[in-house]
Amino acid sequence: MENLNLKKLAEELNLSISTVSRALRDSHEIGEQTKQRVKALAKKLGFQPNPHASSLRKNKSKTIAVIVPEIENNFFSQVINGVEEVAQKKGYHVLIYLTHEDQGREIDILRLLRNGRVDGVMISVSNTTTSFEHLKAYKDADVPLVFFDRIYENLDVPRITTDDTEAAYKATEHLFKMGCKRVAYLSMSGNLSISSRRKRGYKRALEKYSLAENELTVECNMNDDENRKKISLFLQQNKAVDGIFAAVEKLAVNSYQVCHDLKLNIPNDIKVVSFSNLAAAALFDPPLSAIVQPAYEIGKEATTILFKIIDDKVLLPTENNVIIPSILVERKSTSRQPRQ
Amino acid sequence: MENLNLKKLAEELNLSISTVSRALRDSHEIGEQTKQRVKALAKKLGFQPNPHASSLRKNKSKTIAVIVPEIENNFFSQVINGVEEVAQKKGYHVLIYLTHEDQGREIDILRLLRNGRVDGVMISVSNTTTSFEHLKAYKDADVPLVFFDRIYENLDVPRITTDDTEAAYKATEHLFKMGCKRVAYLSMSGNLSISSRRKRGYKRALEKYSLAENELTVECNMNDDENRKKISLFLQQNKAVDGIFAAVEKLAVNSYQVCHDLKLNIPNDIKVVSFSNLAAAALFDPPLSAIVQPAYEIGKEATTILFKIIDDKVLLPTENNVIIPSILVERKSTSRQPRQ
DNA sequence: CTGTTAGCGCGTTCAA
DNA sequence: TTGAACGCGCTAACAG
Repeated sequence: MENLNLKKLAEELNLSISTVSRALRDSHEIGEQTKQRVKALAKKLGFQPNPHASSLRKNKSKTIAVIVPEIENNFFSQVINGVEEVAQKKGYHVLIYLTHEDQGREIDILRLLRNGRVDGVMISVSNTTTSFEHLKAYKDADVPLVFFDRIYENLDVPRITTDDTEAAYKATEHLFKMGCKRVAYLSMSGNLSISSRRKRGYKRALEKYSLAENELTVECNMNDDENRKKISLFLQQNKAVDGIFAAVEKLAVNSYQVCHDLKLNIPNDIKVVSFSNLAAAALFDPPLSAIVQPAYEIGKEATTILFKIIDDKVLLPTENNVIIPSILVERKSTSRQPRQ
Repeated sequence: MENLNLKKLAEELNLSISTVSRALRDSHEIGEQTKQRVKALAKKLGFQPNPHASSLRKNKSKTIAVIVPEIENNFFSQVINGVEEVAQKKGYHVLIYLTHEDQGREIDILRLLRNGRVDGVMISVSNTTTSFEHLKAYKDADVPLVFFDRIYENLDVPRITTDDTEAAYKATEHLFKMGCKRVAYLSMSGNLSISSRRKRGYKRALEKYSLAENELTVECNMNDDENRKKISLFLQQNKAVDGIFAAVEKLAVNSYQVCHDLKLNIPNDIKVVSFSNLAAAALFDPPLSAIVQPAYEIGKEATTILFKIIDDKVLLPTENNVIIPSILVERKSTSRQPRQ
């Protein structure tokens, strides 16, 4: 049963291969009853055209690739959910690649995708990526490409992001409004577009509230142990700090642990807000105020735009730079009132 | 640059296509210096053989498919992480499909995968799947297949699971040891293999502790609102209940919310334990005791076995039914001591 | 409306 | 050691 193909169907039906092929593809130049006959047999035998033959012939794979740094991160899972939704509707298949924040893997993956395996690629670049030749080369090869969330600015490729700067501004401002004076920014190392955008929002808020001299940044990395040590040391050396704005969820989690160890009460001694797409943030002790990114929408929008490029449609000017706003969800970790 | 192929390389080098092909595949019947020349140019031009032509010719796609019910669930993300790890090492590509717990989608997806698009499939079946003809048909088509976590018992296909029954037993027993007498089991509806296995463990513990008459099961579903109402009603009508064992994380979250609303203190009034792979469970209020499944390992193991089948290796008898144990992590939600 | 023919790009005969 | 030729299964151009 593995070698069911057009030829066999044709023999069975006493028709030519091309007639069968056309009938299955609902060509208008095939008689209605022939069509029925062909389709009936195809269905009965469970025929599926060989995708490789078809892809080779049409130079179309009906497949797109999503490249993300990691998948054990609610944000990226939600993006993939959105991607899959749009792709499945269009009859496309989705290949997943993980870079694990490694530029080397990113380069390897892009190379693999350069000869027709996919019709388009969506990527959120790794935080160790410092050279962008592989992205340029890919774009130069005229393969449809879209950036989402973590973009590379100097390439003319559609980008789908959230309003990081604005959201970071609001988060920082929120801390000020709740009474904080000395807000520290916990950032992830690496030269990420999102890092700089978020930091910009943080700094703008400081300026707006005439607190620029209180700027305090703690550079963290992927290692939880190191981060906790760093944050712990930082808080002990800067006792006046009364607010933390974490650029990523991981750092908020680290901060919670450190505050617990140092017997710092959140939100009374110190308030915490963070980017986070974790639904369970509401169950934290205390519930974590979070900037929730529109991950699912980013995935859907990025895929929709990628398909437009694949289908050679003209992009609206706005579609070259889509920004979907994040939402600040205020919870107890930034509340003004002391805990009951 | 898009149409770089063997032919062009051959012309450039004044060699035949087949020589170039062989040189790139390191055939022993090609002269060392010719090889060098070919490889140098291929590298310089960034040549990648067309995967569809290659797949068509070799009847091998170097691609596997992972079918999961949902991806916004730490368990499945972690599994995919394991899958991708093993696949990437072997030079394989990974297609992702989401069923959203819908049998119809599952059937459609499997049909799409039936003609060589992939060399093998790993699936965790949806909870609405009641007919298994599509799985049987797939297996009958002789495509390598592996079940993980949510398996279909009546098909002779390798299965990679965790020790659900044993883990459920331990979780229930843990509640008893912490002083509970009336433990309710919150289960997900649907005819899932894991549901019945977990319930079995729960019941065994009841019997072992001579509490069989206290069996209480609340059947929940995918809808959070409905679940909360159901659990709330249940707890109000069964005030003696002093322990909850949730079959899935979602239901533990729902329970936390209900307990909060009903002003039931966890763990003093009622203790909660649940299957959950969420790292942040430790930050919950109170920290959630959890049965952590070896998701990453399940993904790796399932992929390793799938590759063995693809490569026509003989499976060890044990590999037809791999069970990797879960771990019970005890936290405050089941602690005996009252909160300070 | 249907059939014949010619590739898509690659790997693998068979021949030199 | 290299080259010429064939066919994987499908689609599309061209006939009739």
